[in-house]
Amino acid sequence: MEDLKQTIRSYTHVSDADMEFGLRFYKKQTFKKGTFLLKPGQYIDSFYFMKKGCVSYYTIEQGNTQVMEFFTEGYFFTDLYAYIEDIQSQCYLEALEDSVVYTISKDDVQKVFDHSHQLERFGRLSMQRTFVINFHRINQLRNLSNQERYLQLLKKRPTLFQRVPQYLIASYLGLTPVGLSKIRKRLSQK
Amino acid sequence: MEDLKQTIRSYTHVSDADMEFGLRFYKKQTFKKGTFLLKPGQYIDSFYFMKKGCVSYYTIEQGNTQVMEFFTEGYFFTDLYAYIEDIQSQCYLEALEDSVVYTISKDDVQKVFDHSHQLERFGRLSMQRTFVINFHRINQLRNLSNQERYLQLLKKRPTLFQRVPQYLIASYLGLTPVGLSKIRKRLSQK
DNA sequence: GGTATTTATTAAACTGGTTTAATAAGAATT
DNA sequence: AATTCTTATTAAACCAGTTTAATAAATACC
Repeated sequence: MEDLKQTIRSYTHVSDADMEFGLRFYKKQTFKKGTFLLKPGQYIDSFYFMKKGCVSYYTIEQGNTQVMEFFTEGYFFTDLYAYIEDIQSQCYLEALEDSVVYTISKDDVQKVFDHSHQLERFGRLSMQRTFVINFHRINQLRNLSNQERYLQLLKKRPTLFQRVPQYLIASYLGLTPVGLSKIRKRLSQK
Repeated sequence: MEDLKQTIRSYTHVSDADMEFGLRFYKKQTFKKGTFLLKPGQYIDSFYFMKKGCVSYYTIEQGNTQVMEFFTEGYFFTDLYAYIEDIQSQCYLEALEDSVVYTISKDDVQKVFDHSHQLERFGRLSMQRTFVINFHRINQLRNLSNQERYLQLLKKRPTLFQRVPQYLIASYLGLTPVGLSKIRKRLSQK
């Protein structure tokens, strides 16, 4: 769990004692490609850390798959909305590859935060990090064209295009497979 | 500061002692209509609580005003991105009406969090609340048409339309004044 | 290795927005 | 009350996406 430890310490100082206390609650878990960590209607009571693999986070709205995120190595993830609000999820978490995660239950997260001010701070700061990511996401959605968002994704997460089918990436970018194909054609003609 | 106190306690239990400790740092401040709490290039070192009034949060990108939010009574606000990342702001915070706010400096927020685990928890939970708001915002931007977003805003914050000029609301919705006008016409014809 | 299935591209018709510019309506100022 | 300035609507031409459907390419499977 060295990578998990390092990721936590990249947010804030955590003493060895507190770290050890926290990490004891994490368990290793594996998911085969095509299996689900979560389906609509279920409650999510785990937080995950992606060790190796790829999980997509999506809803199906009026028959259309709407990909919200691809979680790859080093991501903390869950259906954070359902997790926070303690409601039935409306989303899928599906392994797009064989995946290895560390998982901690919601109750245990609470125990960890109650026990350690430092780790509660880590919790606050990781929420802040999530805020920053969503802030950029919103600004991208508002201010960039689809073409610009495609190019930006290509630049920021180039390996995604080798791992994930294009129609899912189209969905992630908020357009249809046809639309993305047109954009790619337009770009290749320059 | 009764409203501020109540808002904090709506997140989590805070003892009288901790609450008193925290509230001591807040100062009342007023801004005349048309004045700025923040301009691009400045560092923001305050968090605000809106007591009475309305402040718009916007950037100007290639000459276009891009309204990201209208802060009205009961909102905690700041340029959260610049605040968290400790960078020069790229945004404006402008009073659209004469406004009264309570303000606390970043250093004092840190003091409060260091002193009180309960208030640090409030900090984490209010970050979570912000997450939930942004989560909805992203889903709205991705899944709803402009017309649907207009109707939703009309339903959720009807008074905004009496307080704020329509071209700013258009910007908030991510379209041009012409575009919003067309949508309104289309709706009125039904 | 051939067949079936999934994924990606292309074309054509359509749509909801854009830009630009003119006009109308409303608010503020003198 | 008249003038000026700001805000909202309308029209026309345009454009980047959509939908639907057909085709092509790639992948999986028996």
